[in-house]
Amino acid sequence: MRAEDTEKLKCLNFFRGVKENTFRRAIAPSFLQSFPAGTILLEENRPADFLYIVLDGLVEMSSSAAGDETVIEILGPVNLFILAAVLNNDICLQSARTLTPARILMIPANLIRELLSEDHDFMKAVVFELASAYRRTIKELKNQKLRSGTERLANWLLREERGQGGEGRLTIPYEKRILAAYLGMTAENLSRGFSALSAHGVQIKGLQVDIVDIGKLSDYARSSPLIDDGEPPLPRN
Amino acid sequence: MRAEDTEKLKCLNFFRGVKENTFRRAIAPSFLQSFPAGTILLEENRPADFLYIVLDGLVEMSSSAAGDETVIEILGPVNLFILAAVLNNDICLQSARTLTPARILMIPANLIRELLSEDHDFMKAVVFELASAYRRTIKELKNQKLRSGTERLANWLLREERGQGGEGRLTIPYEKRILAAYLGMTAENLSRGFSALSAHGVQIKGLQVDIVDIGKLSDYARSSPLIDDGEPPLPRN
DNA sequence: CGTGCGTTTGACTCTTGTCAACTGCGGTGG
DNA sequence: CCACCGCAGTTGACAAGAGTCAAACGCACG
Repeated sequence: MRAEDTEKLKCLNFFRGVKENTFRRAIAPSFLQSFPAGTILLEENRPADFLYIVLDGLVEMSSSAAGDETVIEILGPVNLFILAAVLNNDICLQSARTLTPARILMIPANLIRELLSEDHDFMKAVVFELASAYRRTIKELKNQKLRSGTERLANWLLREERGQGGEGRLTIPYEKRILAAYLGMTAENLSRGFSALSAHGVQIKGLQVDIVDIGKLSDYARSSPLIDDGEPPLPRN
Repeated sequence: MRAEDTEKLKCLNFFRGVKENTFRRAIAPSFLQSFPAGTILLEENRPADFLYIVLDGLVEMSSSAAGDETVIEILGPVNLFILAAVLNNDICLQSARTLTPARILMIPANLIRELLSEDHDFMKAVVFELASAYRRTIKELKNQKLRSGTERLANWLLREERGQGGEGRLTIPYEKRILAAYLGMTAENLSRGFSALSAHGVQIKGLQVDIVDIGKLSDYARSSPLIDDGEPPLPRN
């Protein structure tokens, strides 16, 4: 593991304020692996044997039922996943797949549970990590229940624009079909959504999106701190 | 506070295994209040000054944006709410309103945060409470994104039937308009959903629902442990 | 017995999903 | 070097699901 990686890890809420010893014990027996794009890291309905931390690349969390599939979340560095399943020693509710080449740290689940009991500060960090993950998910639920597909797209664009420097343009960091699944719509509808937003200050060319009139788009999107925002925007890949 | 109430509280995961002293310190300065039906306990976007625990009655957690309103969750005894906002010392993402007369324990938020640092076992209990709340919410998100309104209704009926004794019938514990909002549909569509389910073994008369052919309904509902279930069914009011 | 409100029903509209054909770009191989 | 292929994305026509509006129903309450 590189020094730069340990730096990254210590930026996580998850490791905020934990004892140096706990940190080292967590890292020591863990695997740092590089995966090509498209690798399935884990499948829903399987036991959670590791806690995963994304150091580089993008990971898609998805779920399927009755033939349909949806994307729950897309994680960039530095984020962790299936923490709740690890703590409950339960099965995963989501599948994970790399969207780009990715470097991922895998910490054995039972080690996490051990350290939890031993280091009070670590447990505290876990509490805050879980609490914010919970709030993020509640927001996403509201996003789905209270807005139309095109509205979700508009708000996603605004968030992404901010995360990519706030200069009025952004690059969609993965295939549009995946963005569509994440937003809870079909690829066809996403395409129509972009057409509809051209009347609200959005121009698109391939994966390149220009927000020519951010005020107009904001008016349409009606963002709310009770639904959007809340977490730091996804860093660029 | 009655002895029966302290018994109830100790059944919560939230208080599982905590020191007797912590428990008493949490209860001592807290308010146990009775509210009539329809009382607004808190509104979204307000700071979370108390942790709420439902001892009797039903509480609706809802949220609105741009004139639309949706129901996120409906809680019976013994459940707690806005734990995540209390821990993060942040604003509420949901409003809370009693659906029936209710008895509710209110614990000051700063007291919760204090006890968290002092009692390791209490923190552990909080971790598990948060982890399961998180998983519940992920399941609800999947429920919304992967199923149609009528499918959500079918699965809700199956869960509710189990929670009410598993004898093939159930009583809807609140107004249908509220059930509709919880399921993410309009009251009109809920009504049509019930009509549609009459072809799948469901008969309804007012708030009384008879599941005459549970096999048929299950076939239609296609329940999955990765979406449904997971938590104990809502106790009867 | 009348009133009020939640619910139901019907007709209609709008949104979203589905299916199929077409476009355009990138990569392969002749 | 260029033709061809594959596949993501787009577009159009259609179907299905869900929301809207208005009227009628029915149960509870005064």
